[in-house]
Amino acid sequence: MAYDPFSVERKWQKAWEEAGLGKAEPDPGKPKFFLHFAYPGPSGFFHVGHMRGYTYSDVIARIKRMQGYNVLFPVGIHATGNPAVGFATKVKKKDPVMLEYLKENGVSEQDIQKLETPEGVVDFFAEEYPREWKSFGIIADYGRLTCTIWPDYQKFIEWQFKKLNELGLLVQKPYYATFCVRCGPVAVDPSETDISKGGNARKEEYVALKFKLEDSDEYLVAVTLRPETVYGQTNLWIDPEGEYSRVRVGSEVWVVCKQAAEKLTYQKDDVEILGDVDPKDLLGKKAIAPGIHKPIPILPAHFIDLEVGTGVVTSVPSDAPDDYIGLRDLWENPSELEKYGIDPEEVKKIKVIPIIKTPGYSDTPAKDVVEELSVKNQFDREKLEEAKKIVYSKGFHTGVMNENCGKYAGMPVNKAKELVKQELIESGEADTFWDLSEEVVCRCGSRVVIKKVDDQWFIKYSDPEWKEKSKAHARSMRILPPEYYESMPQVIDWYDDRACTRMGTWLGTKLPFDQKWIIEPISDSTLYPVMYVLSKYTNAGKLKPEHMTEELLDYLLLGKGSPEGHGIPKELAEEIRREFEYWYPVDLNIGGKEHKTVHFPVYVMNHVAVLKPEHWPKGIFVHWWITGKGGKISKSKGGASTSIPVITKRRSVDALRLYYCHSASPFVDSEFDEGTVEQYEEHLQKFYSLATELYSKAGEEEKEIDKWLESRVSKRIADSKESLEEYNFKRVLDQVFFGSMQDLAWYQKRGGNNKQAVKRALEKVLRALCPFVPHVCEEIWHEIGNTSLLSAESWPEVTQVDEKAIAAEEMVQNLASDIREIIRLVGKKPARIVLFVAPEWKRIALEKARELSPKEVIKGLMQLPEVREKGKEGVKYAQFLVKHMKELPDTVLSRDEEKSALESASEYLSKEFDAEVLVQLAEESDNPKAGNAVPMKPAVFLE
RNA sequence: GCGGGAGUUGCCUAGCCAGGUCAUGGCGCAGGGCUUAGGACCCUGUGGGUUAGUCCCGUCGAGGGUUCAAAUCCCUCCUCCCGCACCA
Repeated sequence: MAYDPFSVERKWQKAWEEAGLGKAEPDPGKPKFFLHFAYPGPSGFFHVGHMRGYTYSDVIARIKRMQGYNVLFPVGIHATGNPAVGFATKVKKKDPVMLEYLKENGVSEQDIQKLETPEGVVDFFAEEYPREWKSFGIIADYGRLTCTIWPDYQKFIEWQFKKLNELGLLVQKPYYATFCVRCGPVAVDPSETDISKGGNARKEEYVALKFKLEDSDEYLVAVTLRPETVYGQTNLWIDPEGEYSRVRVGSEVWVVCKQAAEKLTYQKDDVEILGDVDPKDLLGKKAIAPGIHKPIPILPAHFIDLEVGTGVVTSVPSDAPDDYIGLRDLWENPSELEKYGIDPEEVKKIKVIPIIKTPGYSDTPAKDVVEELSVKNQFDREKLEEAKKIVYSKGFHTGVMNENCGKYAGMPVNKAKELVKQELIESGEADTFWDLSEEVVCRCGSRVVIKKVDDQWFIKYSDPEWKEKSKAHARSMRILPPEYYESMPQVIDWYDDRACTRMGTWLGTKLPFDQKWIIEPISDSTLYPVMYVLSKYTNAGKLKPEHMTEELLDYLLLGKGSPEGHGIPKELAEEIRREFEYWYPVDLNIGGKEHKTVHFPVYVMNHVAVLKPEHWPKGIFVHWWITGKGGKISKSKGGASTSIPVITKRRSVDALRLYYCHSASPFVDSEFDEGTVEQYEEHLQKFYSLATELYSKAGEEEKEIDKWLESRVSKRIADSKESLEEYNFKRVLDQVFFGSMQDLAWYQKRGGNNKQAVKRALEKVLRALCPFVPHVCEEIWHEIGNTSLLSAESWPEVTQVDEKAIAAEEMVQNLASDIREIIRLVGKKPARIVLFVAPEWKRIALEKARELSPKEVIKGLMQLPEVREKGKEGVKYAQFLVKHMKELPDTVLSRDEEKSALESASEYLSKEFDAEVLVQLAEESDNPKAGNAVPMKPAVFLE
């Protein structure tokens, strides 16, 4: 009978829910296990990538549950931040890709309307996500669902920030934020929720070099990321077609491009735009270069990007391809200079000043690379970009400052950079300037700039004492994979203060003591497993947001103060406190690799800061991604075909779960391949039919092989124990799923036919397999006559394993393959197969050899009378043993046991090879092949 | 740059931390079985050689080294991927 996963899966999901298997209540009599995954934000339907981690979580939860733990496995929604806002905006704008996506996932017209507001999006997915989890067979405590923008959660976040503040871990200081000149703060990130252009822009801190004009007190200001190259400056570049402004910055007057002038007003304190400057009036004049204190000429160039920087560029032709090519263009085409009344002869006199010695290049690498790539002129942008990359990375990493660099001569470039920067700023010859690496435009169409915010709130992750405590705790945690365990202390070290609030429009909790700020999404998701204890009470209406005062939460979470006087019954407060102490700490937090430097470090640190040591987390499990073709799965790249509501209509959930657990290690990225899922589906079909048919057709007949079956599957389960503890699901499944399937097939092939034996073996396998592919296991469990829910049953007990029976069957299997090999080589079908059982003395020798080191074997064996009396034959066998030391069988049967095992297998062999099978003792035959017999590997003679 | 990950046989993947019994499993391909046929399924093979099986040679990005023994440990190099913060 064929197995229909779709109806079966729904049936059992319903049964599990009705039985309340996921509902977690404290039970002091049972050990507890608290695990959760990094909760998702409402950015769309789940796709096959999300479900990887959720499946692992469920597998672990199920295993722990079956192993007798009281498991708390709750779920939540991370609604804070941009995603819901961005989602709603697209729906409201009737973005065609979005509407198509919603339709493909089966959203009704009516529901689409609800998705036009961020709150609507959150509400929708707060219902949708649990549905999708359930459709994947995930047994969680859905009654504890929490959401980061619900009032109870917000109360909890307020509490957390009050605690951080009390501990002195919140600080205010200036910050350079991305800012739309019209709408205020915006997020610049690849999702481009707030912006319409420039999602990949990076915020960079430049050094602004000040060049005093020779004939005035004003400064031309150029920005650079390579301040150490000031020693090679030969001239300044400005764009003759650009618009420039005079700007008063404090007591100085700067000349920069118009765009930069505006930017300055946002990031410097005392700035005033004074008026326009015609660049043509500046061309040909000279200005004093900082660092080298020499006048250099101002020349025209056409490669300047006025959107980035100040529109003024200092020229270092030795190490900047743009600058070199700019000069070369002027040398070759003096008419450009005459246009602006500049004497070409003056420009011809400019000499490139070598400043950096880079291995593999001359002292003017820019020239080398420009010529190597044969860059035509300054408009050859593509090649120039490449040249820039080569020169910069080589120069920066391997270069050394040369004798033209004053006191920095001999210093590696990467070291000189910081020192030169400091010196220039301290002497007042330079300043800092923040800019975005490319143009960024807000959704409203206005420009996005960097604005200095004076009172930005930070979480002080730089605090050394906090770091040390966190690192020490991280070392005591169980963190998988091991490489991440090793790097966690480094990651914590690398962590700097994190801006934890923002202004502007997105979802989140207001900072309790400074209401103009909204707490940022990563920062409100650090201590949140606590909410999974409280949400049981808030969702039931027993604990209301207004009860969740600082004092009550202090009592519940820190044990401070009294259970009384909080507006809820004392008994309830005590109950919640007890429940918190029961479940906490978190045993395992599961998340994707993107959280290695995002969520997990702050998760550890916030627990360490706020909660008592006995409540600090114990484990982290990081898994890698399921990727689409050529990278991350996204909605725009045909994401709908891999979204969960769609794919579960087509593929069985167990097959997908098996795919996650078996196709690759959790610790590598894996490209999603539906064909492979289909294969797994077929394996499951096969498993189902093999198991059910074997059971339904079996009779009462008892055979040797019955004992073998139960032993064999028990051994598999026992052998996979270690892999299970390491969450190496692939290895577990190799044994328990694929291995057991082979065993069942072998049992059938060998004529096994006993209902009770099949049932006993199957039950063991199903118990061990249920966490991975629960639906099909549950179905078979009932088909073989059980009425309980398998998912609520216990992990299989491993009965004693009959090693001899296992060894005997392995011998038969190997023998069959040997016979096959010989037939292949001979090329003809035998009528008769004679098997010779190795004599007892070879067994004695083998056991003895096992105890000896390879060098002693021959000598040691020849001391045995049983071997010595065999003469040459004995030596030959001893040599054989030496050679095969590593592959000797673990279990060796006696001669008679082996003979009887072969005899009982002769019926099978005879059928398999369509030949008469005869078993003889080697010593009783004078057939020349008989001498080849070794224990557990009979000699074979075909005729 | 800083931090992290990875290069395996036609393809995907396992093995690497704890060196030897081992290049694993799947896909694809080939042969056979079953079938009216096709598919599915089952068996066998799939680097090369091989005298009837325990054999020989080759192979885990490249090159060195350690070792009786290296995909695995060490060094150098090459290539690819990811994150770098108010973004989940």
